[in-house]
Amino acid sequence: MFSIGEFSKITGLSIKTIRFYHEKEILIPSCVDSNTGYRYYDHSNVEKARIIIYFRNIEFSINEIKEILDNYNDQTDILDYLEQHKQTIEAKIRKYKNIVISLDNIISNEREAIAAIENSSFEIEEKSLEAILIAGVRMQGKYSDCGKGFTRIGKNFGRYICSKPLCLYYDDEYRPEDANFEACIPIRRSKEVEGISVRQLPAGRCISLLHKGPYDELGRSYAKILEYVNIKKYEIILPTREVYLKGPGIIFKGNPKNYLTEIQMMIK
Amino acid sequence: MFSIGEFSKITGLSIKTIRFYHEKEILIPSCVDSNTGYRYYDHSNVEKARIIIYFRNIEFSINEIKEILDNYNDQTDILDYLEQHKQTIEAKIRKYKNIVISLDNIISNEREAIAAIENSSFEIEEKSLEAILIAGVRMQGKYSDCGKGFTRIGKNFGRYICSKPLCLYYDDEYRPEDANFEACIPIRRSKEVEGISVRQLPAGRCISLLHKGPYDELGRSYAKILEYVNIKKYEIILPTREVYLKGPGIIFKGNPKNYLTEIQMMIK
DNA sequence: GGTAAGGTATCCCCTAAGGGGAGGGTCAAG
DNA sequence: CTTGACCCTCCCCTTAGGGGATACCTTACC
Repeated sequence: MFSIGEFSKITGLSIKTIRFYHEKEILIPSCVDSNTGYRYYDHSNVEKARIIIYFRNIEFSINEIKEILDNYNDQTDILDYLEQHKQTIEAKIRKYKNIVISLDNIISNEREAIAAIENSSFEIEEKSLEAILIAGVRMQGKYSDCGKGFTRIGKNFGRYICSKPLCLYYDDEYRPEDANFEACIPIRRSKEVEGISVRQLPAGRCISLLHKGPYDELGRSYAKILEYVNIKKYEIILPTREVYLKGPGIIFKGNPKNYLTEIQMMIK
Repeated sequence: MFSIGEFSKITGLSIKTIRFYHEKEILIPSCVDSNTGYRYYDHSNVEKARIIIYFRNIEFSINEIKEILDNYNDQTDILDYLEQHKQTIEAKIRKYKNIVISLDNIISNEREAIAAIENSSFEIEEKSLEAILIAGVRMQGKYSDCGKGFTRIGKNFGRYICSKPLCLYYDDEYRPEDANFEACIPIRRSKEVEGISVRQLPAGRCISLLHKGPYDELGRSYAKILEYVNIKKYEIILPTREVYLKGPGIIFKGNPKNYLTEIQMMIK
């Protein structure tokens, strides 16, 4: 016979836990002194404690353990119970895996944006772009409506998205209220969806400028890039591309001062 | 301005939850009528609710969300926070995967035992055994001490165990108190451990009998199999093998009436 | 047998994220 | 003015125990 303290050392359960299991009637001391209320435990209690610890370790609740201990005394009988519990655990794993995927997306997006800022001198550069597969929604109207286009593409191509969203501008002048543009997102795999154009965006040379700050200051960066084009006497191929490296985030709107946009003008 | 009921429909949060978030100061109504105590919400509350729901979905606690909302307003700033949270989630995934492995072991063990009972006629059979790799501990003394041997092998080869434990008996007579036997477990991979013999158990023909019931009734099954051997005039090769298909389980001792043991006597 | 240390008992409050319900006040339409 | 729907606060409940207060008990030592 062991006192509760000895029993605690033998089983590794805390005294509080042992008293709690007594209260819940899953681990009843073999003898309780009716005068003092002292609990005394024997070897069969040790065995039962071992079983309870096992079930707790595999995340069975006290109530489930109680039901198992009350109704079964052979492993064969609880097979279905175990099988069902396994399904529950597997569902949790799937849920947590989705969370990790979601976190990974946010983290890698942000890291890329940070890297873009660190690697950029915020000067005009000339560079080569590779061809990319995109899904695009052609729109007519206000620039600021492009969000709707992105949402629509996101709903249809969510899993295939492989890079930052961009807009293609087909006007050669600035017409914010009645623009002719296309909201696009680079994708990994093609799929037919009505109203969404899936195609390759051609490769080529371009002039690129990183714009840091709110969208309504984009004009300044456009002026800078157009001046450069004039000096160099380049011929521009429409549409102009605007890549949203960092904008209002998934979680926070963020500070517009940190928004990051890359303007790309293709040249002949 | 929305009443709490309208706000609940917009956000999908329950009214109780909205009040709770107010109490926790993470979602404070834009206006509270000081006479009636009625809460009224505006669009900025909707946005904040969206953020809170997002964080709750990826299993951030209310306190964590509070800290994030109080201290940050840009995704970039919480990257470390997200990274750390990801580690936590991944730890949970690992834990649950271990539970699933543990459950799988129990479940498949029991299923095999059930299948063995269903497929057996409990008659003597002759069959061929393939060679198996085993880890064994040679012992001298009481049969019932074999458990210690299994424990020892389990501690050293736990991950490599690939089938049911068995005992090899080197005596040709029944000597329960001073037996010469070897506790063995089939393993997947070899490893050097002092005091444990790892080797191939040879293939060959054997006479096999399934014994259902407690171990102290094994004598009857031995009598049956030896009678058969005499009639057929087979010559037996020691050691005799005793395979414990189902004994006292990991969880419950189980009912000895359902214990299942296979006796295998190798013949020339 | 007395004393002191340490073991044990019960009782109450606390956790996280809300849910359920009681009792009572408020709003808007008829 | 009434009625039904809506909203308020307050209290208790959930899991699996942990922390602490206070009182009683056991054991060792003198």
